[in-house]
Amino acid sequence: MGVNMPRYDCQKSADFLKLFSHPTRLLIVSELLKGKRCVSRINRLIKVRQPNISQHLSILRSSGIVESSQKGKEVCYCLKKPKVIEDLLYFFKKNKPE
Amino acid sequence: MGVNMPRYDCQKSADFLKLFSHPTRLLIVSELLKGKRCVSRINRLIKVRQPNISQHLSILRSSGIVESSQKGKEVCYCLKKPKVIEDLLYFFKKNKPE
DNA sequence: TAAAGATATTCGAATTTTTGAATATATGGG
DNA sequence: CCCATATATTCAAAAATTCGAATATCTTTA
Repeated sequence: MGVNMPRYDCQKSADFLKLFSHPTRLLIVSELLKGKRCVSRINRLIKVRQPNISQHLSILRSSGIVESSQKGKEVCYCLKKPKVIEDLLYFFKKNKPE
Repeated sequence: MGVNMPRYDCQKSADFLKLFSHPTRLLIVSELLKGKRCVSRINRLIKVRQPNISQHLSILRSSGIVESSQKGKEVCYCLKKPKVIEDLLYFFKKNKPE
């Protein structure tokens, strides 16, 4: 696996990883892997304040990880590329941080 | 793949990811994937000041990613679990952050 | 259209991360 | 022992991240 990592790619990859380097955002995306979820449902699962959930969702949306759609009063989020998250969680499963 | 991500694991996984969410540290570990390297050689590759390289190496060492050994005047570093880094780089290759 | 429910935004403060500068430590050679 | 080279540490400042509080925006229904 001839892997070379030019400075430029490293910056991008690091920025990309940073998106998932927060427990709340990690919880959000791993929940979304199960399917489309509205904010209140995510919020029921994650015990932080609603605006904070929205803040994290906003970060994930503006960086292209998730997309949203209105459903009546609710806004639902889903992963744009579920495979990415699947691979990430698989990486954790395989390389358990002890 | 029945993936569930309890809060506790999320914290750990996020902390773990954070180790690699910095371009310099990513460069360091992907260079170490090629083999054992001393600080000055790493420093030749990465254009930041030497103390900064040592600071990042110290973070990686204290969290168990790398280990060091003295070789004369030089200190060499290597990955404790190269497979982890290999898998991480493979994750990037597969899921190119555009 | 007013009210209620659901979600988003803004802004500032607290915290964390990152870096530079200065300095310290360690090693081998002369 | 002194010097040069290689690396590490410390500390403070700068930068980035995170979060709470307050408030704004939508949407539906009465």
